[in-house]
Amino acid sequence: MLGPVSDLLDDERLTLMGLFAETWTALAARLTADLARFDVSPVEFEVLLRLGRSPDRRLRMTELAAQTSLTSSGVTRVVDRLVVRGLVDRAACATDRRSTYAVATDDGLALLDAAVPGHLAVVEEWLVVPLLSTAPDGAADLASFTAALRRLRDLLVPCATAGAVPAAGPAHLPAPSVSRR
Amino acid sequence: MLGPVSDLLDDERLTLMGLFAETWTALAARLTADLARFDVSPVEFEVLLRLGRSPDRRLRMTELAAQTSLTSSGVTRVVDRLVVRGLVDRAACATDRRSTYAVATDDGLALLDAAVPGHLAVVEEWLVVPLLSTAPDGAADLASFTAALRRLRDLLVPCATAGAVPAAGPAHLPAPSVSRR
DNA sequence: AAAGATTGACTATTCAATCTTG
DNA sequence: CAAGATTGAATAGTCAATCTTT
Repeated sequence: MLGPVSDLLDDERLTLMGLFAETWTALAARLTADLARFDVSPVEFEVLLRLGRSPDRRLRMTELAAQTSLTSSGVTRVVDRLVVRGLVDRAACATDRRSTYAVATDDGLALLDAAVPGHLAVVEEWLVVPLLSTAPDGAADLASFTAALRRLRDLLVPCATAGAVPAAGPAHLPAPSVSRR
Repeated sequence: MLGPVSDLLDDERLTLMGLFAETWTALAARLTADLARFDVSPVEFEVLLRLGRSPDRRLRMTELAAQTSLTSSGVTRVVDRLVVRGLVDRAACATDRRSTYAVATDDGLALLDAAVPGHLAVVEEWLVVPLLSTAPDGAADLASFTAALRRLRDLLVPCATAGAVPAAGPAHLPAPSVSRR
């Protein structure tokens, strides 16, 4: 008979997480490789993207930190790099002089313009098409997959449902930071 | 009318990828926080896990690199850390003296034994249960989500279907590395 | 010469501390 | 003093070069 560890090591939940992880990692790798054509990392691209679709092409550093998976200092560093490359500018906030805006430059938008189509094509090829092309009803498959993701996301990232009632409960997760040794 | 960028920035494919990314990131954060109780990072845990379920608790460094998302030197570093903590040993390979085995120690297995249940509980709570608890047929939802992931994975990571015919086509992806400046 | 593993140099990110403004 | 942003020190990973064995 097998030991206690061996039993758990074949658990179907572990398999499910493994599939999730492998899929995500591989997909991210394709996207990363594609973005490399423009010499931008996924984080840099995401920052640019979020700025690009925000009013006035701008967002406060703190807002960027909340929307990306970066810490506040992480955002400072990414924006530093983007500023050096002329893709982003820093701008002071008139109403609160503690805040700083990151603003996408024309070059920044141009880069988005150039990079987004290829990015979408990768998503199309490796995510949308594979999900659509299944036996009985492909469209339903894509829809249910998307719905499942959305449900999980809403549960895992309650803040993501912004615009909704900011009523009860803590606005932020208790910071799942790893304890350092 | 809107500019060319603005149009693409709302593309549904971008939304789908965003959902995927957010979900994965949040889920990974929960798992990371849980593993932190044992002072192991996700990569360290994965290495330990793979060793734990391999014959003789061991794997060559190269095999580990192929199975984890790490490079060869990345594996060297992770194993270094695990060796320092007494969770893994290095062992020479008798038949090929170029190779080195990483072997899980008793302490390494004990850590797995202690950490896996909590890990599974997190997956259960944030992935399995949410997928099961939907209106018409929860079990079908979980099954179809898993099936979709498996299909995507098989497409994205052809090598993962190991044991299958190693017949035609390149065995490995063309290394989606980011070009450094 | 190619494969396996490691090392050195470098990059990206984090945490903790700091500085400024509210 | 809390909030926003930045900086310094430290960590984990990559790539390119190296060493040993095949």
